[in-house]
Parts: sequence; C-alpha cells; structure tokens
Amino acid sequence: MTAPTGESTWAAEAERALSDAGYRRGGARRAILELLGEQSCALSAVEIEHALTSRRREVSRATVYRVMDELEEIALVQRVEIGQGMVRYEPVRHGPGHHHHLVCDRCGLLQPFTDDELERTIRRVSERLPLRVSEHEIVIHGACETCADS
Amino acid sequence: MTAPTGESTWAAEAERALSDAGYRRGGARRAILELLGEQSCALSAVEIEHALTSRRREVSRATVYRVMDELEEIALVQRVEIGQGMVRYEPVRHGPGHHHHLVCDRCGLLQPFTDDELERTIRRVSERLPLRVSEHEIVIHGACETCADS
DNA sequence: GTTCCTGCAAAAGATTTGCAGTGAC
DNA sequence: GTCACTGCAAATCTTTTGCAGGAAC
Repeated sequence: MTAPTGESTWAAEAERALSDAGYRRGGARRAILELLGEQSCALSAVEIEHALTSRRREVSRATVYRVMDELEEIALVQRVEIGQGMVRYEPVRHGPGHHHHLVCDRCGLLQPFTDDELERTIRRVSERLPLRVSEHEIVIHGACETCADS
Repeated sequence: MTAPTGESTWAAEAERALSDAGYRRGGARRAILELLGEQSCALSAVEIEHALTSRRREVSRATVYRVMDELEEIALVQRVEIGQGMVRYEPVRHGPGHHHHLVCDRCGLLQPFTDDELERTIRRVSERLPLRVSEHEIVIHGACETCADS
C-alpha cells in the first residue's frame, strides 16, 4: 500500500538534518515529518493540516507553513505548483522516489510519473544553462483517461 | 528591442480567435492582447495591470483576471507558476517562441530558455503517458550567475 | 434593445506575521 | 533560565464574485 523504500528513512534523515541545522524538535514538526515521509506525492498545506487532524495530532496551519518553510530552506521538501491556486510540498528524495507530475486540467487529478530518458536529458541540459541548477520540475497538463473519454 | 517575429501576429490571431469564439471586442481586452503580444516571457496579473497603467490605458485588475481566464480557456495563453506566490501568464506560441523557465531562487530572476533535445524528449515521453497531453511546463530552479558568485 | 464587457467594491482563499504561552535543552 | 516552537488571531496578498452602468452588435 505504501512504497517499499525510502519511507521511514526520509523522516529520520530529515529529523537529523534539522537538528544538524540547529533546530529543536517539537511535537508538531515531528508529526509533519512523519506524515511527509509516508507520502509519495505532493500535499498542500491544507491537506497536511487535515491529514494530521484525522490522525488526532492537530497542528495549526500557521505552523504547517512555518515548518514547510524551514524544510524547504534546507532542501528537504520541494515546492510544487500545479495550478489549483495553492502550493504543494513534497519530500525531496534523490534517486528512487524522484518524479514529476501529470495534472488533469478538467478534474484536477494529480499523478506522479517518472522517465529515465527525460531525467538524463534534463541533467544534460542543466549543464549548459546559465544557472547553478538545484532542482527541476516538470508538469504535464492534459485530460486524464476518465475525462478524455467523457 | 522586441523580438523579430510572431508579435503583432499573435495579438491579431488572438483577436480573431476570440471573435470566432463569440466574444465581443472591448477596449480593455484589446489593450491586454496588445501588451501580451509584445511579451516574450510570462507576466503576472499585477504586472499586466501596472504595465497598462504606465501606458495610460488603465484596466481594472478584475478585468485582467477575467480576460486571462478567457484567453486560457481557448488556449491563447498558458498559466505558468514559478513559486513567487502568484500565477503568471504567457502567450502561447507554437513553434518559435515556445520556451521554458529558469528561476533564481535567491533573487527571483526569471529567464526563458529553449532546448530542442528537451522538446523532442518531452514529446516522446508524452506519447506514453496515461493522459491526453495538451501542454507541458518545465521550471528549473537554481542560483543565477550573479547570485551564485556572491 | 439585448447581451456582453468593465470597473468598483466586497468576498473568499491562501499565506504570513505578531504576540504570548509552553516546551526543549 | 533561556530561547526555540507552537497556536491563535489579525493582517496581507492574490484571485474571485456581485452588481450596476456603458459599449458592442
């Protein structure tokens, strides 16, 4: 039901990175890290808040935003914007777990996808750009199978 | 000072497409089309409003949003989100003019870039996705030359 | 004359900030 | 005990909506 690798690992790794960066470990932050570690795709701040509430570990929305800022700062999560008027965040995993997004413009369905050829090309292109590249993000828009049929 | 091709063309083409789609032509809409036709990269709603104001052709912000919605609807502009907490819009040009974006995460500099190899790869990948693809968007993040040096 | 286009003002959301209390070290 | 972490409430900013007057057809 959940992806086989890189899960509990990510949360642990993130917690270590945070403490290395001088942050203390409060309960809200840990709850957020645990939740994120289990995700395989991007969540919005509101979704994070709701997911935590339904686990009976409520966290204020302001705190969600603050924690996400910290995590983004040290590159543990990446901001992903896919056109629903809000930002989504997802854990950064190098190697397996790295993926991009397909968005159905009709129903809003969000699906991850990966492609090795595309990754290689992006990496090659990155080397010739006037930018010290840290991340890339690819969003493909269209109509999902369900919507395309109807 | 402006790009050599596809300029006045785009605005004219857009106006025709709109009228074909049954829209009437009001002054505000035309002013926005003209402005967009001259752009080579993405603008936010606020930037559009300001640019028009400084040309002495003020347009209400609500109208900017409404017109951008119409234009997006008939695929004359594409929404681009690059992480400054707001949406940007850019004229869709097929063939020359199509490009992607580099964003400096430190200073916010936005630069267009193109790469044929990348386009070919994306097109190939698109064919094997479970989605009837209409558009793609690639954003590369990093530090621009100025910021990377400092 | 009818229907669409616009501007203005108010509303709705998402995100950020200020402040005070609690908890980690 | 000090300073970071968190929640709450208020503020800010972007985007959307309702409504009324004016313009296009």
